[in-house]
Amino acid sequence: MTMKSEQVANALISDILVGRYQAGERLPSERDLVSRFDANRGAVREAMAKVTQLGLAQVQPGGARVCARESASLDIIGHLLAQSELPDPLLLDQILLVINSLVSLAATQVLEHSTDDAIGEIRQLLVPLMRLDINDSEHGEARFALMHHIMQASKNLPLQLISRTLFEQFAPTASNALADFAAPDKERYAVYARQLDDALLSKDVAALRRCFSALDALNRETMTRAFMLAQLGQEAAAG
Amino acid sequence: MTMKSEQVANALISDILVGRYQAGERLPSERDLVSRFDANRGAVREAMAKVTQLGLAQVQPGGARVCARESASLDIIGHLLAQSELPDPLLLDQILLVINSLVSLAATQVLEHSTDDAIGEIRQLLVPLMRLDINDSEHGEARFALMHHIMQASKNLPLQLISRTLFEQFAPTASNALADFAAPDKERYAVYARQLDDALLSKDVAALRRCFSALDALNRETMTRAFMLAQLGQEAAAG
DNA sequence: AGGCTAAATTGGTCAGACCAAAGTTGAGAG
DNA sequence: CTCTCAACTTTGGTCTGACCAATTTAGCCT
Repeated sequence: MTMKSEQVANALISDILVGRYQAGERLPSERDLVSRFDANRGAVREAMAKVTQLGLAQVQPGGARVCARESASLDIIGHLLAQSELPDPLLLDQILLVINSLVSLAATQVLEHSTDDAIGEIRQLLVPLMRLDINDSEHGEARFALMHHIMQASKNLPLQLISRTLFEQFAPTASNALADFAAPDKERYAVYARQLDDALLSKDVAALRRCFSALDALNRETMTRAFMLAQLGQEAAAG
Repeated sequence: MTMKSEQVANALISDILVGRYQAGERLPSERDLVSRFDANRGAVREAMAKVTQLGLAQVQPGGARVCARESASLDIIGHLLAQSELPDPLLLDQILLVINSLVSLAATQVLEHSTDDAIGEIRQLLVPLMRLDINDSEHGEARFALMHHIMQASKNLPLQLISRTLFEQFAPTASNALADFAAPDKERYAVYARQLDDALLSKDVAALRRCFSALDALNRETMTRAFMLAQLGQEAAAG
């Protein structure tokens, strides 16, 4: 039920990301793509516009050339994660590293510039993470909601945009490919949640940063474990 | 010499960002835009595709609706900065805050995962910042090059993508509207550069973070001062 | 006034055409 | 044989006009 231009765009993006077209190489002409995808040139053109805007290609009269993924937009991350059935664990770890760092920054901003009410809302989101009797799925959602709320409460537009972009592209993977295998260490999360609560209450920025540093490590451990379990499950299903 | 679809897209983006179309409001139909911009419907459609991909509008059969800027892509920052002659100083400060935080993260990653050669390259970029006899323009370029190089050396793809996006959108403003008014405190920069050099040499992560924290404050001071001077100059030219 | 149907509007797609700027090819000069 | 430059082809950018399906809107009937 997707649009034709979207189909063509996704196919092209996938071809580029998987390396079928090397960086610097010339992309097929619009008229070639028309016959290849059995689409109208207008649809192909809109697809090319998407690829261009993703920073994966540069178009000029005479031909379009593929760009290196390092010079692309942040929005390619979702495509990279969805490229294979199981996402690249290294990329997952990198994303978590950036997200956690930015959440720490956002929380610092909240502590310094926001009202006690805003801090209270965050503390409220900390409550479910102190419990040990919620299931893994709810625990994951609670972690997600906490980070998302802190980001949006930061009043820093670039921070909000980056976090939303990352979360939106990360969420499908986290909730589809890895959700069934996430086994968070709820006891450690509870400990850090209480420390974070104290730091928020006493407005101790240094303690806050320490908490997020610890949470960073824990989040990445959780994700790594979930990936390994998912990989085992996949191999078992294949063999 | 820009493309027609680009002109239409920029006009629409500007209209949305400036608040001419409120969030949730219906955008004019494609056929209306055709007559308004004297363009072909294909061009208008490509423009709408750009606006859509920027996250500024959602299109459905029946009509397109404007989205809030908080739910847009990171790529709108450049348009926001270029909206008026002088960029929003609050947004500038927010961008610098995020960039500096990410540079600190990237540098930490380099220190932990890169070779001594990579660290040596960064130290090399630190040399011009220790000098007091370079002009303001070169000093700005040296700071820019340092941050950019650290980001790209981090081997963290999301980090690279975010930093490149932010830098590319920030650079035009910094080099056009504010470059002539930047008066960096070279002595303080030199002090921090030496501290940073030591931290890199001794691979002291804690010291590294302290240095970047100090550099963050200094960078934002420099930018704030440049903005105020630019504003004074603009008012003088107007009055 | 409320709900339902029909008409008008709108986005998505398609076909074919023209232009200007790239890229490609070939012929001629050295 | 090589190099240069012209013409030729390909390619992207734009335009016109048309059709379909989904949505919106208007009007009608109850």
